[in-house]
Amino acid sequence: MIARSELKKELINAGIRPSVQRLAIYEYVKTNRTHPTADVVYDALRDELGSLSLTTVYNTLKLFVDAGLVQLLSIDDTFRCFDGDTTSHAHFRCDSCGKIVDLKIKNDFLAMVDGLDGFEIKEAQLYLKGICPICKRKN
Amino acid sequence: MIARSELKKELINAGIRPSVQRLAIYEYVKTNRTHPTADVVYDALRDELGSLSLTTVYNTLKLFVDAGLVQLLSIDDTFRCFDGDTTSHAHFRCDSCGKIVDLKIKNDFLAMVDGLDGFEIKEAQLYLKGICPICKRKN
DNA sequence: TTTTATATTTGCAATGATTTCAGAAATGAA
DNA sequence: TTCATTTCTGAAATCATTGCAAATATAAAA
Repeated sequence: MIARSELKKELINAGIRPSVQRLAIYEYVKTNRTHPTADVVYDALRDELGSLSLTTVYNTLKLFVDAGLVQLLSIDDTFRCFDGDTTSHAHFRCDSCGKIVDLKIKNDFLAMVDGLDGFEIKEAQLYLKGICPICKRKN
Repeated sequence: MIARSELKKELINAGIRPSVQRLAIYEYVKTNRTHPTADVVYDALRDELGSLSLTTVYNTLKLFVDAGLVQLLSIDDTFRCFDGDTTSHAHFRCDSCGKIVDLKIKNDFLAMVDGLDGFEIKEAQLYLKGICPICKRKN
């Protein structure tokens, strides 16, 4: 759990004015490490905030991603997820329950790849898919 | 370049009846390693085949992916690409020109990740994004 | 405090890739 | 050929995301 005042500072340092909506969305993404979609964030916050627009959630999350405060995950074809943890790690998505799990990696992503001379790499994502331990036990 | 008769056999072995449309789509994806979208395949083949439906291209590519003959790439948020090469390799997508490039990997993907006990992994994708050497030179 | 300018939010409409669906065409078996 | 099954077609539907213009909130200036 991170203090609101700390989160506020992070936004300001990134050049983002901490409006009520932005701070609430930022707090949600940094506190809940469940890799939520914009829609999930919207549903979770519309009560807390008097009014909230889904458009605002989309715009704000995009703002955070562009500022490097939040990671965008495209592990699912049909919708985008967001990850408040911007450190380098892999993701697993369970085909059965849909849950997304963080995984530690042994080396930097780029150390795994050959032939990168001349490329400027800005982003790297390792996505694994299959069946998670919990779903596997159920079968 | 692979012979049509060979491609036909591959489809039959996978339990897929090699209709005119399916064979043409399969040949396109196995010959052109440009990671095309369904729409690109459709545009490329609609002349060759007298008539072709975009729906057929979507359905057929999905059929190939489910049969393990073709890889589905979700490296771009807004559309899906297909890769006739099903061997394990990474992909780079240039933010400037949009081109997708194949990259060799040093180890198996799973050797890079910790804490996979109990997980059943069916698929692994490493996506890199940034600026490709050609676009870098242009700037 | 009031005025003014600017930044942010809102909600609805539009977009566009993908899927659904029902009928038409092709194929294989009898 | 006839019948049954599979495949293809094209138009309509879906749904996550974005565009846009009006409404609201915030900060600066007076």
